[in-house]
Amino acid sequence: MPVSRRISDSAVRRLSHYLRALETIQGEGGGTVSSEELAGRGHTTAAQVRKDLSHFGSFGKRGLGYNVQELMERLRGILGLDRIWRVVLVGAGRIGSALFEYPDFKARGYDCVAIVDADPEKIGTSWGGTVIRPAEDLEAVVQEYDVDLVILAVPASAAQDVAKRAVDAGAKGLLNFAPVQLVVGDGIPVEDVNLVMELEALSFQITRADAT
Amino acid sequence: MPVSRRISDSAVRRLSHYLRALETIQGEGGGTVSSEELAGRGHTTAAQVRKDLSHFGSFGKRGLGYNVQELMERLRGILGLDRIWRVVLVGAGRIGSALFEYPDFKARGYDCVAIVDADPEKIGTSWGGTVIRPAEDLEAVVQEYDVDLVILAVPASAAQDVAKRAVDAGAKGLLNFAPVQLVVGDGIPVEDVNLVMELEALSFQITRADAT
DNA sequence: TTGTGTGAATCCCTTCACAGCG
DNA sequence: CGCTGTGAAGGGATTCACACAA
Repeated sequence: MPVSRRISDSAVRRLSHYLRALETIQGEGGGTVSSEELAGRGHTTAAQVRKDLSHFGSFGKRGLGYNVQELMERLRGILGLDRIWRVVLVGAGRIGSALFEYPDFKARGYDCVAIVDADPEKIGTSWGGTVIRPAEDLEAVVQEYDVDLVILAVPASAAQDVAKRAVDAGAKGLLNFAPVQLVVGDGIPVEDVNLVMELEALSFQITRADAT
Repeated sequence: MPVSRRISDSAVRRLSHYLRALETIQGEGGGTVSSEELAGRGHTTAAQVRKDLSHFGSFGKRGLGYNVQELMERLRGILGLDRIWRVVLVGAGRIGSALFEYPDFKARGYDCVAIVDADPEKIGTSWGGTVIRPAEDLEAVVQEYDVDLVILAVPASAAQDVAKRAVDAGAKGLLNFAPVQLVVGDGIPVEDVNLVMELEALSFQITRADAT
């Protein structure tokens, strides 16, 4: 019984982890897993695995465990990976290029249909067949390709403006690499990736541990 | 009274946010902030700001608010940013180069003292004066420079091995870009950055919203 | 017997509300 | 009076423990 409850952000990350773990297990030839084994692959517990899955239905067999193949398909469906997501990359800098070449990127169904940048020297060149278009084409590109997700790999000063334009043009979600809090409409999910903040979390923990 | 409580991961991220907001406020010439204004800059509440700060002491003045300059210094101290952190980058690929060139990186006190890579063509070349050294030099580099943090920008297949070697050589924390769950000693903090997982969180939320 | 699915208990984080200080 | 600092209340998420199905 797939209940319509609010799912926490960390729970969603765990679902991603489970999927990745299942892929590994399948590669090792496993046809079945227990919640305990699945928990061992991530940093979580068997009870947590069962509870997470129970929010979406009952996929396992008592006394046996979960069918790897079936659970993978279920998780893909839950995470929305059973379709192609059209993505535009805004900002053809280093972060953008790193993302663009990320191996899992395409394998997971994320199709980068276009790249947009403000640098006149980059406009017109192409990455692996995808041409870099001028910044002002953003709205046109979003509508032309019926884009779902927009990746913001632009300087902090430009991020808010790009975000607003992207959402107004029809983007359904944003992945933001700029160190600013974006203000967008309520229904539009935004995921922030802030590399310096990750380092700060590390130095905090190390500092804290030393003090104890 | 700085209590020795366990601080949640999300609380630490909020502290980073506060620091960034304070920098902006200072740039705008503000000498004082209330918890309410600080809350408005991030996506949080005034009560949350006060509670977060209260874990480390009482930095504000009742009826007045917080002194921007002073609170910034306190936060820097709490996050461990009042010192230089020596960092080694493992993996001179695209993600590595993006990180290496990240502007805030050095400004926050993270000094990338060395780069290590396995590719013979890259070894010996240099990025902005920092020479790329062979993979087997990792331990030597960590000890030579008394390195604190190691950034893993390597393929998933290599990550666990590099992590173990780094920790054994004396690294105190890891920033991991490979999509694997690293197993390291208990006292070693690991922060994971998984770009595909961020996209999955987006597609989950969009899929969920559509279904409702 | 094994291992899931799930209410109950527990823990932790956020929010509330207000005493108290400037 | 204004706004912080903080105990208390509230809510969510994790953990426990066990009935039940294979």
